Amino acid sequence: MAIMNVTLRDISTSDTTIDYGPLGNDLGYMLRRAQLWIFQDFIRTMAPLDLRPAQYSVLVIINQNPGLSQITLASALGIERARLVRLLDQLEGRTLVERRPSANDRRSHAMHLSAEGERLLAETCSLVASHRKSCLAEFGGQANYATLVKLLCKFGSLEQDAAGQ
Amino acid sequence: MAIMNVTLRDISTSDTTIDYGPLGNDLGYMLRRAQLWIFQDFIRTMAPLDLRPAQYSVLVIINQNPGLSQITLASALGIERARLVRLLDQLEGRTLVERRPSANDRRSHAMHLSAEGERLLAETCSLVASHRKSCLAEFGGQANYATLVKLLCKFGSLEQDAAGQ
DNA sequence: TATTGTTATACTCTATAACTATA
DNA sequence: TATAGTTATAGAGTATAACAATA
Repeated sequence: MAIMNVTLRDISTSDTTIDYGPLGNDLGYMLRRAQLWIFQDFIRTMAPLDLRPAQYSVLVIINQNPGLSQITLASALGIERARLVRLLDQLEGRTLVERRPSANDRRSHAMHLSAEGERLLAETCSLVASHRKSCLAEFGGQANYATLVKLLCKFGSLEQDAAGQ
Repeated sequence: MAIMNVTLRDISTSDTTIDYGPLGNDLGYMLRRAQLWIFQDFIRTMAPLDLRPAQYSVLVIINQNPGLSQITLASALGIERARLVRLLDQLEGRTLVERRPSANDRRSHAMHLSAEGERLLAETCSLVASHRKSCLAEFGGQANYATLVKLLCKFGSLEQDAAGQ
């Protein structure tokens, strides 16, 4: 049942080897560790623009689907309506997004990026590329990265389309 | 630049297709979605034992490495000392783990599972197996699961050992 | 001085429920 | 009656800093 052993790199004092047991084979645990690592690198890399992963994902989806409603946006991102409200409050407070009245339904908003939002999103490109470079380095190459993305798309009601880069 | 499209399954009213743009190729985003899905399924499956992923991981590591200190445990799990304190308070409050005085160092604790902790951990096995079954179903098979785990081990200062199951 | 465990604080994120205005 | 957006609340998780006891 012992599956994985890890020597802790960052502990110089003791060279203790830790037995992870079933965790070494647990996809959920591995996902958590990897995601934590990537998000921390993302936050660090995007610090000049003060953009966190959730905020970035909101800007991207609005940019790709201008005019969509909040409920569609929340559903697309897999987050709660209530959570999205506060995310949008932040981004609107920085005048990066706009809640415009919907043409058809006076209950809903049509979400758009402001000119500044578009500018900021354009600025993310080089930083995102730099972030990806770190991921490739930490992980070990383009092929593995692509394999991971492809396999992970099968989760969470996501289905990848034909046009993979 | 358009990479992925997704038709939202859960929205029966509108059949809107969402363009994810660069997010469709973003490992961090895919990891977040997949991890969220898996953790939710884990929490649902383990509800009878009232064990969350973080709590489970603590029990496993202590069980595999009895007597280890809190700082070693926190480091092994990649979490803060302060966070671990509260996790252990909960588990100790349920008499699942014990903070015993360390033989060598009177500052530190030697962590052990109680008899009840061992019993509970044993009970997790069938539920964890059921959870894994869900993952395999959602994801699409044993081979892909194993590939994912193997690739993800490269992240976060984890190095897989020889003895993969 | 440095380290272990602890306490405290602030912020992000998730999960709910309830409210309002519109449909 | 149902839906879109909002508000409020509770809890988990992360990131810090500071403190007491001990090394």
